[in-house]
Amino acid sequence: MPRPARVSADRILDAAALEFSERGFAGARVDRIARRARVNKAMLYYHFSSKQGLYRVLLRRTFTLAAERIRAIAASPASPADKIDKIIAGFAAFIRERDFFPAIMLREVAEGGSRLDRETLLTLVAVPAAVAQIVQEGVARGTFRPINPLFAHLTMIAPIVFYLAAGSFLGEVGALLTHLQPLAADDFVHHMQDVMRRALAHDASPRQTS
Amino acid sequence: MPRPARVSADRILDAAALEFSERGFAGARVDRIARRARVNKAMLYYHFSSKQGLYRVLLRRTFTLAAERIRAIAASPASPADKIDKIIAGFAAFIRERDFFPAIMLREVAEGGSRLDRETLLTLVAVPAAVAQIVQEGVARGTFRPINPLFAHLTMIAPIVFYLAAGSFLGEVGALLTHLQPLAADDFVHHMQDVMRRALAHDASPRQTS
DNA sequence: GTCTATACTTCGATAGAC
DNA sequence: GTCTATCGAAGTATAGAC
Repeated sequence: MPRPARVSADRILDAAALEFSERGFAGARVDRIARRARVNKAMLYYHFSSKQGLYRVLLRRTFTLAAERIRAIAASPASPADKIDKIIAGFAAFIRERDFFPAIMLREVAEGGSRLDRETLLTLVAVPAAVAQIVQEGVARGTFRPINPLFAHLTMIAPIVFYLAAGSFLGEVGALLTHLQPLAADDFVHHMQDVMRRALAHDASPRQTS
Repeated sequence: MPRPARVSADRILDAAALEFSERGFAGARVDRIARRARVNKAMLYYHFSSKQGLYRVLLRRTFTLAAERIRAIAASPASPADKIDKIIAGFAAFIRERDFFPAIMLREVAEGGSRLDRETLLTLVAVPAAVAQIVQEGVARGTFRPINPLFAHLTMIAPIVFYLAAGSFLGEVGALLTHLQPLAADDFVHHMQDVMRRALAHDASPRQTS
């Protein structure tokens, strides 16, 4: 029984994810991707139109999966507060299943998304849209204070991406700074859930003056 | 009176900041940097040892200035809460004086700081160290709740970098999502100050159960 | 300090056999 | 579907005159 036909294409995508996340699009080398996938360059070009094309397929696939997962949470029957909790945990979990994701996302943000085609871009916008909808629902119900939904989205997503992108590097920094045990990712997720609960709660923190 | 000698070197650094922020180290082109600085390539190599060398000088200069500004705030006589406020505002102001900064920082994080030399890395670590010290002081005084200082640092810095890196791109996303007026950077700074005040405040947000 | 011309290398992509 | 060999463009860096 022969191996399934798409095996090598999948291996190429996996290798590309690694290479692009480590070096960025411009720094990635097609030769290295091929070698890592244990195919030769011609094979790569047989499956994918170009370096750009390979990159686009990878991003589209990944961002679509991420958006789906977030949308599923947003569509579930739960309180806005619970949904925010779950989105934070779900997003972190999604990343930890694919550690190539945060570095690529960071670089895309750095580039203003200029390398994303329109379709992928629209898919990706579904994530902040879902978060915004939840926030607005919470505000409408009176369980959240009034807050700019896009601000809320950035506040919860950015630290997670940073934290998980930094990975071992952050561990070194942390070792220089704290005497705490190695920073566990789960702890950070809980921290961010806590932060967002407080950020969205109807006023509880006392103002000093007036 | 002849022009000062370092004029062209400074122009090269300015051009390099732009080019590196738009394209990353690997995507940056020495020819383009030279053209943007209105010098020729040979001139660039007369002032700087290599593309790498130019990049390092740029980063060292920028990160040193950033660390100095944060340290000055940390050393000032103010309450921990005020210092956090000022660091958020000061960091955002620093970035807005150099819009090349966030994209470069994002890419460095994506790469795990592998392109920074040891000296620059140590300089940069001074920033989270300063924040951590303030947080710990607040915790010791009992004005902040116990919190991992490195978590606190990430929570406040990452969204600012994201927000200011995304710039116009975020504007488009925002236009698709909200009917609010264009997101002003000042509003976002206030938002993050608010978030951190709440995140650090001694418990005010009510827990649902138990 | 400044410029032109060019050496040398790397890299994306393809041709063409099997 | 898979491989070897190679082309041609682009890119970093330098030589050497002024």
